[in-house]
Amino acid sequence: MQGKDVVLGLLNDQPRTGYEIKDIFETRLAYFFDGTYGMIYPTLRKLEKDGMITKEVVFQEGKPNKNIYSITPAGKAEFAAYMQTELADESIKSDFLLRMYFGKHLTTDQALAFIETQIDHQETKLRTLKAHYNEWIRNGITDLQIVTYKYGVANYEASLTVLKQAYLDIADRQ
Amino acid sequence: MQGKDVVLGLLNDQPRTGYEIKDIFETRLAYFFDGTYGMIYPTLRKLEKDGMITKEVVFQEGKPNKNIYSITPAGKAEFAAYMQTELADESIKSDFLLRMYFGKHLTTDQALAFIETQIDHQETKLRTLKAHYNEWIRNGITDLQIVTYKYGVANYEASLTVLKQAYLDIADRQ
DNA sequence: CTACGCATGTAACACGTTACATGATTCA
DNA sequence: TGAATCATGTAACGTGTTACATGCGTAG
Repeated sequence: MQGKDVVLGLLNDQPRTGYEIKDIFETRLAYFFDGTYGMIYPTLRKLEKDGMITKEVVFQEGKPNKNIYSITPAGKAEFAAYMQTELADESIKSDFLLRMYFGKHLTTDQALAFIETQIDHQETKLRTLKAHYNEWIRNGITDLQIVTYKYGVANYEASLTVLKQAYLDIADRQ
Repeated sequence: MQGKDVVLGLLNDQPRTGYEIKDIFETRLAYFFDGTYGMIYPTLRKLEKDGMITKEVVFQEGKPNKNIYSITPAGKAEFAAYMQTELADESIKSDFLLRMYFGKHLTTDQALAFIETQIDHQETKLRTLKAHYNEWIRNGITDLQIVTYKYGVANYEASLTVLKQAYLDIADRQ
């Protein structure tokens, strides 16, 4: 699972600009993927060079020009091949949990502050995911995409439950 | 949060070999971090070169020699500085969820197979985490380390609930 | 007058991954 | 006889991150 697989997959559904791809990353894939412009544009460039996608430049008034990318038959084949590969393991990097792991080098206040920050982060992400769900439905969501949504929501909620309980436990013991 | 922060943190608690560090990655940090030997040994080397840790070679009979690394005052300062930095966002990469997102290019059987594989993966990881918990307690676990354990368990369980329900839903609808 | 939305890009860098390489001992 | 445990490493490679750079229109 690399950046190009995600980009290609999104273009496999419909032609899009790099900007639109970034938007989807943030609203729909946010729970399980992140990619910056610094990855998107170079990837688009390489994919075009390799004949996987084609670029159409659209001139706009009052707005910057757009590069709309469309997938080619070669790109479709490449994407289909990716879809047949073996599942790679899920991987999580949590700076927060690392701080907790090394928590004995923290004061109680510092630990509490980290927990609060993490609660904020998770609540914000959960809100973002939920906020875009209705629009997602309106624009057409598949059954399996609903699974990705539920998976994200369930995990955010599970994390928040543990975080809030931990906050109370630590604060009490002070 | 980089590899060197994790390595330094583990050496901050006690002297260890690269092999032992890898073992901790797999048994205790597995939910939220992963690092291979290809990262560990070069990191250890660089940390030593930078004066953050020192190496002691221990000759063993019937087993390969060990390099036991200990943290220096400079290393302790470096680690303490890391612990004061701002929390970085949690990041998840899930190949499984990407397949679900692009699930309309899959047959029902393929989708089901991916869900089964993911259930296996998550169950294995959950079992590993739980299996090492008792030993962790015996060797001394902190309150905040218990939070990392609970966080991992809660998330694995939340994922599994969604996965199993999804499996039934999809299988039914066939 | 500031911030946000729209829109694209590059260059340098660092980090980690992958594959390869070795080898004795012990347990099943 | 094969697999697992103990134990360490390198070299090449690729991917993605970070910081920088630009610029108009609109809404508050």
